[in-house]
Amino acid sequence: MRSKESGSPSRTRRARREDLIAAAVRVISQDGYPAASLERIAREAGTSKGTALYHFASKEELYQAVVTTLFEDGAAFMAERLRAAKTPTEKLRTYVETNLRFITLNPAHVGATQRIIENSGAVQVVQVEDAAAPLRRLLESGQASGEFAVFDAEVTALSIRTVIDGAAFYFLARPELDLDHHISEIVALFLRSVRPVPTAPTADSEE
Amino acid sequence: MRSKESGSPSRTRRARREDLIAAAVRVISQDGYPAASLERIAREAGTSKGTALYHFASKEELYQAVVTTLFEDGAAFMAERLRAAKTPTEKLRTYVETNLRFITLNPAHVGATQRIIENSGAVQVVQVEDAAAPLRRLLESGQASGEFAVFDAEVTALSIRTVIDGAAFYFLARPELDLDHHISEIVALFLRSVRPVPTAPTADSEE
DNA sequence: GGTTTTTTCGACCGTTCGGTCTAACTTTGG
DNA sequence: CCAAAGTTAGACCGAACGGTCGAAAAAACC
Repeated sequence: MRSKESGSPSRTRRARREDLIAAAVRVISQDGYPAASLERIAREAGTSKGTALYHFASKEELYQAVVTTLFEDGAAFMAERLRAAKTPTEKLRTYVETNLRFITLNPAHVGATQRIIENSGAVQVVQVEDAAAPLRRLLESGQASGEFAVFDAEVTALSIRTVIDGAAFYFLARPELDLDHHISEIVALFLRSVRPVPTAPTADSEE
Repeated sequence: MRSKESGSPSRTRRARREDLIAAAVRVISQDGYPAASLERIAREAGTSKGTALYHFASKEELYQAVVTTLFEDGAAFMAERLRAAKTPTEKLRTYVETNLRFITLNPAHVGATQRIIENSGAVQVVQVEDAAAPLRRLLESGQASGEFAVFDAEVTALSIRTVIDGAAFYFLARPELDLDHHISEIVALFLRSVRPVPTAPTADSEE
């Protein structure tokens, strides 16, 4: 066997870790966060608590791995699809669409991650702020080019992100939902809301 | 003292119960849901765990009281302000505005209630569905009168409610926020998004 | 095949939890 | 002023938790 350093973490080790991460997601999603004990998670993964703590130094580290893998998966999924869009409008459409699409593909993982972050020390705010920042800049660039209406880009960015993050809840809880339809409707909603106001193009400009 | 039945639950009892509810809200909001043990909550209320369990049959019943009092307060706050609005547009404005206003007044209580519901048995979905139903009907009535654009009222209602419910998070986490501004911007966002599309009133109707 | 390393499991430990119970203290009412 | 009801606090209980440890099995290496 290799020393504790070097690259290869042994195939079995990788597989067990993935099993445990998936099991944690499953237990949190199905039985709720409070029911997610190490013993329960390990059992779900087909192993024992001792083994789980052999592959992860602590429960917190296992949860950290759940969060990290989701963020990595998400970043990869997003990156390759976000390049095509050119105009702010297309960028916004792609941003919302791609985010929601990713959530439909990993609703349980997203939901479990939200619960983990929520129930771990109070330092959650920064996460969302950072997540909303690129979106805010996107909106501001659209306003600068006159493609978007004038509104508070910060509040709007936070609202859009809130809807995106909240979507995991519905996608998980209501499997009968038409996901494609749901996504396109949310996209349409926000595209309507950022469109410039017709500043008096129609008939009556009085009153 | 009165018998266990009849009306008056004794002044002390009322006061203690209110203290404990307020303490539960404070602990959950400040130290997080997992840290909210009965001992910790009772201490925060200036009493002991034994006393807490004398006034509430169980921890679950205390949490139930936290949720119930918020819903009652919210319903009362909402009811008296919702009557004035006549048109769908005004109703929507009032609905969003009043909901957000209430949250700014009780952010910790709202946040604590969300955590409690989230971490208590999986039956959370129904709550939100019911909460979104009146809003959906409001939107549909606006569409019927031609005052609103054509869109999926269900998805839109869920999105609006998601933003409203998510607001407690920001109001709690970022005290520096300009709440009035925040509210009016969210109202404006959704009013823009439901407004009928200018189906070609301006100059160029081509392309 | 034997040795070394990795991996597994279950027994065990200390802590904390929600909840019970009892004995004491306070309030109330006649 | 005394008895009854209401209220309090803390000791206590069983269960569950995260985490440690050692002995045994599995895998890898020569």
